[in-house]
Amino acid sequence: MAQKALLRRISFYADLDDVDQQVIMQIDGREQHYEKNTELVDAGQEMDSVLIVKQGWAIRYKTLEDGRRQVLNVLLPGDMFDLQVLVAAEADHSVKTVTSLTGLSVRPSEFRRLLTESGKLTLAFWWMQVQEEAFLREQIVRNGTQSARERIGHFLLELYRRVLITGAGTDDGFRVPLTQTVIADALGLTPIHTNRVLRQLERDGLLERDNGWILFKDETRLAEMSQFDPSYFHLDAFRMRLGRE
Amino acid sequence: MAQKALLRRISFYADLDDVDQQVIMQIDGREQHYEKNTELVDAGQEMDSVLIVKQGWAIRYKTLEDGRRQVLNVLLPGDMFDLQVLVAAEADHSVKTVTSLTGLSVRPSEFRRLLTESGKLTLAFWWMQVQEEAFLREQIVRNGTQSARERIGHFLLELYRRVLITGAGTDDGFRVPLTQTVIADALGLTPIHTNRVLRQLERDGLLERDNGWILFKDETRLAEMSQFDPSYFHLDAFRMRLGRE
DNA sequence: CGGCGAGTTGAAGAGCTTCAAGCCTGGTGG
DNA sequence: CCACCAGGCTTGAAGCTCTTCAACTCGCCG
Repeated sequence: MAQKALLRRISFYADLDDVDQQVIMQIDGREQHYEKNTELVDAGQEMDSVLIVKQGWAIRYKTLEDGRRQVLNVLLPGDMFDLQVLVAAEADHSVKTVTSLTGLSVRPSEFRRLLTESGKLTLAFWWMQVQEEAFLREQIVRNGTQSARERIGHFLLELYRRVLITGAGTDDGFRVPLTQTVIADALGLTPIHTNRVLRQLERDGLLERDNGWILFKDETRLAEMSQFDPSYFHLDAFRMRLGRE
Repeated sequence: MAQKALLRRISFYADLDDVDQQVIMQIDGREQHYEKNTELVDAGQEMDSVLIVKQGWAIRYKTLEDGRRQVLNVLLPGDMFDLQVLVAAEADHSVKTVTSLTGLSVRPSEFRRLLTESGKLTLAFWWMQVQEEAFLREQIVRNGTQSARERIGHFLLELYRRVLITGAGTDDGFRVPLTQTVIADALGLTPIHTNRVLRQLERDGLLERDNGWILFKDETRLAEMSQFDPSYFHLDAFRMRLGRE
């Protein structure tokens, strides 16, 4: 049930009562399955539905004519895209899976019905949008002001928090199904330099990598080094259900 | 009337009938005037109203503890901030005027009334949000993949288009009341390098600067050089009222 | 077994920063 | 009315971060 992933996610943004939860669990849509590295949305394309991610990771990205690629954001279980469809805009960027992915495809009419059904839900979706925009802003700050070392630390910590919210990850680390090339494209670096910095972070005892997992050996020091301040998550407004800080 | 600037802006997003226009012109709020370089919103602050810019420029930005600053976006006449207030989030970034500025301060309750008054208006505001997010994404792409030369060209062309929409600017240029330091902070560069590149663009016959104005001497070549593709403005959806392309 | 994608490492070089200093303009006070 | 100051702009020189080019390894799948 993709609805469950969405419910879990939304519960961070609003105190839903039984009725609201019912509404979400009964969202009408088509369950879809995609292979690893499947193009879900291509820039310039007209979109015809909203997709709610149930399981798996995807990336939003944009490519320039000469092939340079910028990863804008990572989509995790519980994330939705693209609400733009509600105003019938065409995609100005692409979306592609990085793992196999299952999701729920919801038609705009159904989605609009949802929004009118419950004021609380409308608010909750607003919150998700506000947070999504905050992630974009943070991405700008990170890539614009920070060194490669800081960017990588900051990026991993942000992802880690987000993964914890989805219910995955452990006390001291999480599985990162991103290649170093994807990380590099997210941070505006070359894969080569990304690799060097990652290895350096290991040598400095800040983290360990093991078979696709990132394990933080000293999260505090990493957060300080990269000036990671998660207030842009806006979780404080919800009494920090994450149980951190 | 700040309402007029807003009306002009919104008219790019929706075909408003007389009634809709009435609704906008009668928005209830306090007209405010601010001096150059006035802090309007401070990161971490609770916001209590939406501000519609009537006249003047402002910047959204974020500063790190060590003083590094990243400019996220430029606010022009007709722009609004911060709709976040509708869900009572606290500011995760700051806003500050770069010229003297007049605006209309609207209380959230009044704004919500607006949204319920007309479905067309609701859609129009959604469009503004969609576009705003597209600007953020483009900022990420620009700063993440492009060279200083490309970034500066791209940034100026984007601003130029936006200024044209507000009704200012001429055939071949516009007034840019931003210091080179602000431009540098927007593009993740040092003011020194920004200056060198601007001069180089002049020497290459791509633009001229004159007393705060930017004049494009060869807009086509500049757009090619910086791979400027304005489809992210989503203006095509409105039959390109801008009259370009 | 062969090939491909991902990761790793070295060496050379480019782009941008840092430090330093000088200029120009507009505003302020003696 | 002129002297002075501050903020913004400009230029040079040295140096560092990150890129580019190149080559090699490892694990996985056909």
